[in-house]
Amino acid sequence: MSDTPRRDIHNSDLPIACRACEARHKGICGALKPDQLLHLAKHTNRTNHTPDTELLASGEDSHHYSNVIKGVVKLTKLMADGRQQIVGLQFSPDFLGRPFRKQNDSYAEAANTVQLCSFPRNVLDDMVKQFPDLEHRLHEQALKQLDEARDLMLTLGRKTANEKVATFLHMIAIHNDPELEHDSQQIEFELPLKRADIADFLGLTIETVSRQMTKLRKAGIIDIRNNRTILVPDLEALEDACESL
Amino acid sequence: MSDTPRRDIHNSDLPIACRACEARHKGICGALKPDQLLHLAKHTNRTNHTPDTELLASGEDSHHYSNVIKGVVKLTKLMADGRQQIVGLQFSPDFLGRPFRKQNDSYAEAANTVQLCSFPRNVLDDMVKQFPDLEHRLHEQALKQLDEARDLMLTLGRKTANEKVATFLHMIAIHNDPELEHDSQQIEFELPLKRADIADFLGLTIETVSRQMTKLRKAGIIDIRNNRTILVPDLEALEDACESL
DNA sequence: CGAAGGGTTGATCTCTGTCAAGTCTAGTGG
DNA sequence: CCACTAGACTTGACAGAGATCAACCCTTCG
Repeated sequence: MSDTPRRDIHNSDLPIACRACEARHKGICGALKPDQLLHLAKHTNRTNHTPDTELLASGEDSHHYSNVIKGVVKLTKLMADGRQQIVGLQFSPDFLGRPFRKQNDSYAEAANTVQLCSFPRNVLDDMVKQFPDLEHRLHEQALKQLDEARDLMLTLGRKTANEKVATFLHMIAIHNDPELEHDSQQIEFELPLKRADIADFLGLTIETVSRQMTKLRKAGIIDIRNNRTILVPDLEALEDACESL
Repeated sequence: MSDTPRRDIHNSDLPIACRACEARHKGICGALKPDQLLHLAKHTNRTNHTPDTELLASGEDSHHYSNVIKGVVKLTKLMADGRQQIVGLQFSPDFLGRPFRKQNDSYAEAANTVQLCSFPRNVLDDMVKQFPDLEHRLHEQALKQLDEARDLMLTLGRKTANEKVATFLHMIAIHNDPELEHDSQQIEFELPLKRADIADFLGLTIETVSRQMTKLRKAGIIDIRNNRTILVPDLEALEDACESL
């Protein structure tokens, strides 16, 4: 083992933290070759955050980007009088930050226990200029988030409270297990958000969220194991509830 | 005048349609050098569309992208039972289409009289692979639309009907004249959307939009010259109305 | 002139927000 | 081990913002 970089870089030469990292494959780091990853890894550091910790301030300059390693991050907008709206949720290999602009117009908060892998703005900005593949990945991320945002807009503008809650539960369900077979098998999952966050995500109040959850429970569409654990006996029934006039 | 291409290409050698085109500077074509533009221009054609014409279908494969040259395009999502939500408005030099995916999950419709400059998918896709600058432009477009989508999400989820309508009018006002001085001067503008579209944009009904417009009129915040023409005597007053509990 | 499309206004209903009380659980300290 | 507290969640009673239903006006166009 020498500490001078070698020409032929094997997988074992990847930074330790990167080896088992999801962002390494599906996230933006998937665009990087081992030596580029090594370069970036020199400047990264992992951080853990408890629920409701601020991760990215709105308005002020932000000096770093991050990958979401574990947990769920909520992107929130708020109004002067305290009303607030969650405009996006970021899951595991998602990229956190607004490229090409120092200021964010929403702020990021940990929804549950979150682990980030952060790196300085300028390091990534420089790499983006050099490696078109990296920009392509970021572009794909932006488009994915745009698609999600527009789905949520339909939910916010046109769905009833009941449909909103069903839509949210469905989103979390398929996110937890995207591979799941669609032959009506049951699934159980943890809610990464508490009721207040769900309300801010769906443009409702806590009380209405609670009421619609019990309504879905009484209709047999979900089973509430405990406040944060939901069991869906029949996914199709839940899907129907997302758009049932 | 020869019709063989020359080596040194002056501005006058640009495709005629491109010379006065806004997309040439602020739009995605701004990333292209004259010869690249010439290549693209070989495959473009301009089309005019009357209000409520479908420009881009949802679900089916789409074979072309476009730049919006004139008019306003609405991106709409609709539910099985007919409820619909406008998830985005595209103005003059905006790019229309979903890169890297054949299918759109929303469809595009002309809001007023629209002129497009369209080109085949594969021509642009090939150029994107060759010219990183072009992808950068598209990326910026996507991020801009994401910012706009998130602004609208706050409006949809948390604002009152009155604030929603004020927010919409304000958006159109500053869009029509982004240079306007903020010293309370009055501005007049045309609404590119009819009431039904405004309702679909804001997640309201036609009736509520109408009521809130007259409410704003009676409050002296706007003057309705005719159905489609609005005069704002004091822009700050309108801004206040966008977030007045 | 009549019809159609776009817009306004009124009366009424209903969904969701507001206010308030109460339950459940986890955590703390005696 | 138990009492106490705080936070998250639920449930109920009530009110209000916006939807619905319906009538009507205005302009345009054949």
